[in-house]
Amino acid sequence: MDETKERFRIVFMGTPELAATVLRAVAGWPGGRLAAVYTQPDRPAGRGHKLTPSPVKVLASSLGLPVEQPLNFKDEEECRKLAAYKPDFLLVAAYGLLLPRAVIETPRFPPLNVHTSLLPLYRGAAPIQRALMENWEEDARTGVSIMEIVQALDAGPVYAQESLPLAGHTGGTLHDALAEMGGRLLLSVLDRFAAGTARATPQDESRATYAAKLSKADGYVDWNAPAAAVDARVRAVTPWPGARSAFHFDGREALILQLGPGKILRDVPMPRVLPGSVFWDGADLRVACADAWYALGTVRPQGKKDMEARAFVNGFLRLQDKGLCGRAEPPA
RNA sequence: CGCGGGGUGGAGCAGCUCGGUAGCUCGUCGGGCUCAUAACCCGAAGGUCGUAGGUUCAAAUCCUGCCCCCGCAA
Repeated sequence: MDETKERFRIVFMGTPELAATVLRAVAGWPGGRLAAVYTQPDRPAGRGHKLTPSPVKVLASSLGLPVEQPLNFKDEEECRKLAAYKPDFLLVAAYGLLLPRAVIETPRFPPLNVHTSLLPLYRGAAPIQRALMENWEEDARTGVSIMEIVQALDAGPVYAQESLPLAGHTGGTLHDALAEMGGRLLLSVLDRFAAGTARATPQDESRATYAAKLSKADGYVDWNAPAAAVDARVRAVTPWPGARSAFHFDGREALILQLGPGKILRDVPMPRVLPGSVFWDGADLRVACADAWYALGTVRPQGKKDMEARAFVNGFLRLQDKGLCGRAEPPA
């Protein structure tokens, strides 16, 4: 590409890992070049509360791109600075700020956002995990949308959408898959803009749903639900915020365990036991759900690392006998 | 210096308060039993107890420094 001056000027805004993946894709788009990258200011994070740069900042810096980290755009000065980059495109992925009108109107083309759901479903903060935990039918799908940014949250017309099956995914793996998909899809939309063929479809407001931010309580497992729902929930909140359940093993203090994805035991008969009953059969540590057993995969006691359920039984629990050995319930 | 837990054969743990033989369950290997096994029986291998120093006749254990891992919180 020699025609550097004809390439579109792009300003990118994003913050977490998802945005970094999209940024990596955008950086590789031959049709444009990045004029600046906006991301949230460094925040204290991790052990010791060290000031930590966002994944987007780390990537942008390594690419040698100018990085801007304003607190917000309430200050006109910030808006002028943005305008000074003369962006043709404003591309946003999980930036962490609602953008005011002045910002939305800055670029030459409509500002675009990568949203990890099949809009108008799951607008908002946690579309990936909500889609996963609420759709446990075998053929359920979710996806990613490229839409125009308007002032209402995630409500703009959609330029492109692509879907994938959610079977077997955890929140973590689905996040990564959608990030890659989002990057690719965004480039295809940019190509269409470049070719003058980009078209958007308005969202059907009547079908809109919202994906509330996850809290720790979203990881609490309800054993009264069907096993497929339990499994979907556990996968959805893995690795964050993590699935939790309180376990009352016979003759022991209550123990809260973080659970990794397990296995639904469709073939193992379930006699009359209450949901939440815990059974050790010598191979699996399994919990009764409404309709089937759920074999625990990995388990993590407070302050420990993930361990196989079997190792937990052997070393931590020192369980000798097979049979019903306790019950599980949501943490208080 | 935000709060806290931890580093002991391959895995998970006990032992540390009150120094004195390296323990338990599992796994691995060999053998036996069985129509069969994630079953059972017999036997074996495998550990600088994170690291450096200190105290002591003697340190996994007590003291100090350092390294590493993790949970909470953001």
